This record gives sequence, C-alpha cells and structure tokens, in this order.
Amino acid sequence: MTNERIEEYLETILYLTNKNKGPAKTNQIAEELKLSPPSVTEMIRKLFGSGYIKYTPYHGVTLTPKGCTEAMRIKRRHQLLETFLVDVLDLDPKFAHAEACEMEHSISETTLEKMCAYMGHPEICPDGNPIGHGECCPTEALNASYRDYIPLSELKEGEQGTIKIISLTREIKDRLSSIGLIPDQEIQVKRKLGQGTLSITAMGTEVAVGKNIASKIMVQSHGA
Amino acid sequence: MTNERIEEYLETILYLTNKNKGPAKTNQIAEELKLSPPSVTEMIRKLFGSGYIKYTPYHGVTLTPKGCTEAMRIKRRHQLLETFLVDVLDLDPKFAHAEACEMEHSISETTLEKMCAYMGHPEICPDGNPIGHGECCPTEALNASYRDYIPLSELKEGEQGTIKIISLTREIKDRLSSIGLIPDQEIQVKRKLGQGTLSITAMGTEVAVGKNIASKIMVQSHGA
DNA sequence: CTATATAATTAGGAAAGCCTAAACATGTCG
DNA sequence: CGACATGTTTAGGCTTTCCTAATTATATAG
Repeated sequence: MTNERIEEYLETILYLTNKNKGPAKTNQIAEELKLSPPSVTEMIRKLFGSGYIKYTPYHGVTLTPKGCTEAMRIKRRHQLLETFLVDVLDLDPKFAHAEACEMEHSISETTLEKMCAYMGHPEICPDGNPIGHGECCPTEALNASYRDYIPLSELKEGEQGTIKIISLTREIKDRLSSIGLIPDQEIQVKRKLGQGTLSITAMGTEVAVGKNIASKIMVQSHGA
Repeated sequence: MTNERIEEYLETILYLTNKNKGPAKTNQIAEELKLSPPSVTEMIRKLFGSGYIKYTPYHGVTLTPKGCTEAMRIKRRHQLLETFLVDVLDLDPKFAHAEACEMEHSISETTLEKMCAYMGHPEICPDGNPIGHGECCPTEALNASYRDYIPLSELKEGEQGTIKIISLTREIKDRLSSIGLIPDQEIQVKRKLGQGTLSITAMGTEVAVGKNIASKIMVQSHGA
C-alpha cells in the first residue's frame, strides 16, 4: 500500500503531466508541493525504484501504468470526498477541496464506497469534472469533458441547458422536485437576479431558484 | 497545533488514566500503541516538555489541564466521527471505530461541526457512551453514565425503556416515526424474534422493529 | 560555437519517530 | 535485609523526508 507522501507526489505528477501534456518537471513538482527541488529529486528516485514513474534525469517524469492507476485511484477518492463534503455536508467548495486533500489519504475504501452509495453514485464533482473510476492514464476524451457540466448558477441569461442531477443527495433531490425540477429536464434561464439566484422556465412554467441550490444543480449548457 | 502522533499519545493516556484511575505506565502506553517502551519514554519527555503531561520517571504519566483539554477534544472528534460513520454511512460499528481512529487526525473542526449539525447534534455514541464537549478531565459522573443508553435490540423480553433518538439522522428519524416511534416515548418489549428483531408496544400499540433499526435506537432501560 | 542563465542533481546534514540491547530502578518474597 | 523479577530508561542506530549550499547539465542568445 502506498503511503501518504507517495500518494501526494503521484497525484501531483498526474495533475502536471495532464496540464503539460508532457513530462512533469522537478521544479514544477517542487513548487506544487512547496518543497525544495532536491527533495523532489530524491523522491523521484524512490518512485522510479518502485516502478511508479518513468524518469530521465534532467528531463522530467511521467507515470507508468502502475503509477497512473494508483494516481487515478487517489484522484477518485479526492473527488468523491469533495463531492460528499459539498453536497452532503454543505461545505464551501474551496474549503472542501483543501479538506479532501487532507482526508483522501486516511479514509478507507469501504467508507468511501459507503459515501458514494449514500450520494447515489455521483458521476461529476462539484467543480464540474467527471469523477474517475480508477481507469489508467486519462484519455483525451476524459479531459475534453472537463467543464462539460457547470452549475446552474453559472448559466447566462437566455441560455438553455439540460439538468444533470447526478451528484446530489436525496435531500437536495427532494428539494429540487418540490420546486418542479427533475433530471434531464430542459430549462432556459429567464433572468438572473444576482448572487446566483435566478428565474428559469422548466416545462413551460417559470420557477425561481435560490442561490444555494442553483450552485448545486449541474447542467449541460446548450448555449443561448 | 498538535500533530498526529502527539494526538495519538494523548488519547491513549486519557484512556489509560481513566481506566487505571491513576497514572498511565510506560509499558501500558507502549502496548496500547504497539510501540517499544523506549519509544514511549522518548515521546513522554517531549509531551512533558510541551506541558501536556505530568511525569515522574519510573512512576507514570497523568494529563495536565492543557493535555486533558487536548485529549478530550480528540476524543470528541473520534466519537462524532464514529457516530457519523455508523448512523449516517451505516458502517459496521467495529470498523467505524478503527476508521474513526484514522480520520480523527485529519478532519477539520469545520467539517466536524457540519457532520455534527447534519446528525442533529447527537449526544451519545453508537457504543452508548456520551459524547464529550471538550471539558477538562472527565469526572466520575461522566464515567458513571457509561452505558446508560443501550441499543433497543439489546433490551430483554418484557423489559421497559424510554427511547432516546439523540444520535440519529433525519433519514432514520423518518423511518422511525413512520413506524410510530418518537423520542422520549415509553416502550416495552413484547417478544424477541431473534437477531435483534423484536416486537414492542409503544403508546399501547404493538410495533415490529427490524434488526438494523433496532440496533440504532438508543434507549434508557427501566428494567422489567 | 561559446557564454550564460536556468534547471537539476550531488553532498552533507537535521528532525521526528521508531528500534534493539544493555543498564538501571523498584517492589516483593524469602 | 538482600536478591531477583519486572518495569523503565540510557545508548546508539536506522529510516524517512525534508533542508541549504555547491556543483553539474542543458538550452539559448549572441
């Protein structure tokens, strides 16, 4: 089982190789993790020795299939935790992200699965990114779907979309259906009333949607 | 802020001084934490240096007010987490205890409070112990109330009790009231149907209560 | 093609926690 | 009272992960 520090490095390397569309550099990793470059070089050697990364001195690092599988596993934990913290416990998204970073290393697979089940197996994160399933090396397609889903509160006036209530708890689903909104429903934004509060048409009827809930309903935009 | 290892030691010392009704011995701590005695001696010196414990070489350790406050804070986190894992996520109580041990060090105060609120500010743990509030050095009274509350599933045939649904989630409260059970209600066990399933009378009417839910309803027993 | 800026690595060392083996206290039993 | 079993501490060492300072490799601009 990988330990906490190794997990942190692998996660960062996954993030950077995706961002770079190429190897992660020593200095980048150091900056990301707020460490000195020599510390990173040292750990790189260790990760290489354990078969998690490919590594050419002076040229940077990419994940091996083994390392990528591990990194994706951690990313999934992070995303599920983040989703749970935001959707169930109603934490501030930014705070939830930081908290998930802390918790993702100590939570067990069992507990994570229970959380996942409790939320109804969400497929997207509060930040709009799809939640992985441990598959190896994220494909272009997966990356392309980034931000496919956005919170309802971010739709512009006049814009249309489809509701995707994939990641919400029973509680929020209930509140939603009580105001007449259901998954896969076509909606159009009428007016933005400020601070995320808006007035939309759904199935021909006009509905007001409050700030808190609007930021939690993920929609797929179809433009104006 | 205390670190993870210090928290673990303080928690153990609180547990042992309570159990001993006297100082915690080096070997006890070592055994509890599965460490060698010299490692414990070393950490004891550190804790003493930071003012968390009183320490006389060869005689053992007690908590100072500072140490006790800290230990109680950690104990509360542990208990709240354990309650959350059992009552909300439906984890096996034994597993939840172990998991809480891992998570209690990384979860933030903010998240913990959100969990607490989500559960409706529970006052007892799934194990029947009262959840502390960070008060210093547990009193006799606090210890005396251990196991005042037991799961409904443990009431014997013919025994009476009062329902204390202090630590349950909305979900379970709903399931409860749907079968006609409410907090502070007087009940009497009619028959035990095996495996925790039982038939009880509440407000004059007979109700069947299933295994899962019976083990989560805490009651104060009044005897047969 | 060389001088130089930038990036990465080596060298050497520190702190935290852990270990084993050996020395040392303490309380008890004859 | 003294010897011994038990429990505790000292001595010395190991691993992990981090650091700074100095060195070396690479890429680029003139």
